[in-house]
Amino acid sequence: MSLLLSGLNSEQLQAVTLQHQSALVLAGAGSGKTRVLTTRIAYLIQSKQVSPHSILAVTFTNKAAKEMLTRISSMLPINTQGMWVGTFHGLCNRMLRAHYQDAGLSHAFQILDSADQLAVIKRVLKDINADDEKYPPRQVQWFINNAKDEGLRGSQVEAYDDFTRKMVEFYSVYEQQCNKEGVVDFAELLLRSYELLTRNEILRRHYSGRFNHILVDEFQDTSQLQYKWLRLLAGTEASVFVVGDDDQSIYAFRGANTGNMKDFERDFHISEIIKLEQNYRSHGNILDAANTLIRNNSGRLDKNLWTSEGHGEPLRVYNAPTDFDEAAFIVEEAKSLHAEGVELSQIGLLYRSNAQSRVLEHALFNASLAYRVYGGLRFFERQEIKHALAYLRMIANPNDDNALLRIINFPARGIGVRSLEQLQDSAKEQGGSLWQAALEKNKSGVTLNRGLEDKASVSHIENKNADIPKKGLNSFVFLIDSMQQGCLELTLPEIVDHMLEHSGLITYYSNQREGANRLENLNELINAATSYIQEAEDSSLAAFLAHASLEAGEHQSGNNQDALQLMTVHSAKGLEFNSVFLSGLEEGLFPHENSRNEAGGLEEERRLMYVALTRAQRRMYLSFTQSRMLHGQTRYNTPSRFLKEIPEKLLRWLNPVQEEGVIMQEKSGLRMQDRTSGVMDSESSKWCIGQNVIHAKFGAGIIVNCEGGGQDARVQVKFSKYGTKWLSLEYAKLVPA
DNA sequence: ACTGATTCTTTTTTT
DNA sequence: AAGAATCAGT
Repeated sequence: MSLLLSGLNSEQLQAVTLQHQSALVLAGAGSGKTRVLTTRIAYLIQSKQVSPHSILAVTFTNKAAKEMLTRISSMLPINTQGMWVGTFHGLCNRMLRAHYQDAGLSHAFQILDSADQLAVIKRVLKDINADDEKYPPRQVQWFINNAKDEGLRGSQVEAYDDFTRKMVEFYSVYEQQCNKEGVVDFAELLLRSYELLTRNEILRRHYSGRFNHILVDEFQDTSQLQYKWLRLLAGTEASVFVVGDDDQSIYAFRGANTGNMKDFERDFHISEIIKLEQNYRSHGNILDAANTLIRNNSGRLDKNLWTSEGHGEPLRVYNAPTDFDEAAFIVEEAKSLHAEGVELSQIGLLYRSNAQSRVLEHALFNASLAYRVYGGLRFFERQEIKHALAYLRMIANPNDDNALLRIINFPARGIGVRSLEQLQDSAKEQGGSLWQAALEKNKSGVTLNRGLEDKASVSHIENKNADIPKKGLNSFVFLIDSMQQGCLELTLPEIVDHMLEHSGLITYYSNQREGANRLENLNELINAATSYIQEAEDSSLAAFLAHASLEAGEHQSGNNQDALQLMTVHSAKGLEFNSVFLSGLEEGLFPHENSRNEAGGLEEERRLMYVALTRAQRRMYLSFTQSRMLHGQTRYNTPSRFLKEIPEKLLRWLNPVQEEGVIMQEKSGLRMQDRTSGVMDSESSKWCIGQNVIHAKFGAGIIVNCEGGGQDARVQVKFSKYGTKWLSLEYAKLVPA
């Protein structure tokens, strides 16, 4: 026990050893929050004789859940199976599978990821002939998810205008369709689970009686519904221990509600907030930069991060002409860091949006530096994997229309739009799923394999080869049916193998020119199934498919190599690196332009910037470009305002020394507003890319390009009202703004 | 019904 | 720029 608690500072110790009561821990970045959570769980079990069975811990990502379990196992020799540790979605899924009947679900209900959900919405809108110009599917999706996040069913949404009424109608139709197909989306997992607990008193008593200790990580990112779910589960007896940092709330776009922290204080009668303010991660300069930046936000809970480490290096700033040059710079610096002995896996390359990874990947590939990209296109989202999963879904739950539509003619078996339309029409008529309609149509056709399982069905299929339809709807019905029969006795990896073989996917991709990689991924899917049944307690096909939807990302092959870590700032939350490169620090990109229209958008972007800065232990690189390719077009950007919010004395500018003037230009171009001293007030310094200017006739604009010098000097200015124009400096009377 | 070509859209972030 | 969706020709 003393071993368990040794090395904790006094606040951490206080938090870990709190007696049975609810608590709010305000934990700054790098303050040892995960350690506090895991140590507390270990402490409860070891010293307080709390059974693992009565502990429920919620994390924000699957990765964090796994990490927590690993850490606890290393502290205590206990079986962690009885503990409920996972994401909100994961836990709700667990609960719904255990009580699928009470929740009104079929036993093999499937989970829709965002793309699946959108597909269903598009289909539903088409079915009822909704104008998808007026009601874009994406917006409908957003509306539905928002309503669900607030705990509302279609009938409960207050609709005062036509548009909302329409949305509500779509919501209801969508809901019916999902029920028909036996599928639930992410938000539905939470809402169903919440409704189940509300409605079913016996179950509620059971669970709230069981979970005496509820621990929540990243509490600032919980949504309204998640908070309500927690309260329900906690009942009156449980100790609820939540850890969060309002400065790292970066998921408001998904319904996260920082207000939950205040509500929690009130609802759970928290008398004293425990603050973890000592940062064990970053050197002083990095921390100062982050602290100064975040002070520009309003309404923060008071907190002051400090470190006992020295100041360390200044943050390095690099101004690149293009995104291409920026990538080249990062590659070179990463190389020399690696040469100095920093492991590649200790170097993080962060960016605001996934699209930015491509340039970096390209440069890294050419430099043959090992790297790993997180997020972006995940394993379970790849086309071939989606196809394979669709077959598996048909085996588990053939009423899944999404799955059926994906593979009914893939690989091609002669079912075209015509037959599909017919199928959809009869499904609509019968009010059932497409599969049910297909069965109906098939009745007159081929006799299925049913009732003949006494002999091994595989050999049965081979023997009766002559009867098997090769093309058309019948062949599909026969295929799925025989797969269902053939998989009855098989283990999960065998099912996957069986499916890959019989679906024709293997053959298809073997014959494809670029199919080798996809083939590899398909085989990797068997491995995924194998490792899944080793870890999971429920090794059914339905559970595996749920796992695939909930944990789309983390399964990747060959991840044990030392490699640079590429990811968005969002997915970097909770991680730390010796050195961090943050690229694309430009207005419109970071802060992202879409954030301008949202209430509190800019502050959320700033918190995101805060998260990025606090990832670095020793060295931080900040880079921006003057032009960047976006949607196939060159965009000219100005440096991010966040760069200006970091004190100059903490920064070191790294630009290559070409000629004195150039550096001066770049520096003054960025910091003109901050400087009053005339040191750099030469003529050339005014006109550089990014400079805001005013023209007598065209008004306000920004310089996006320069060329020539002396009398020939011209600048290209993008005016807010008059478009982009080339102007000669000699004639145009431009004034810096 | 399948193919290749052309047009359209996408991107903020994730369970 | 790249992938998806749609269209035209076979």
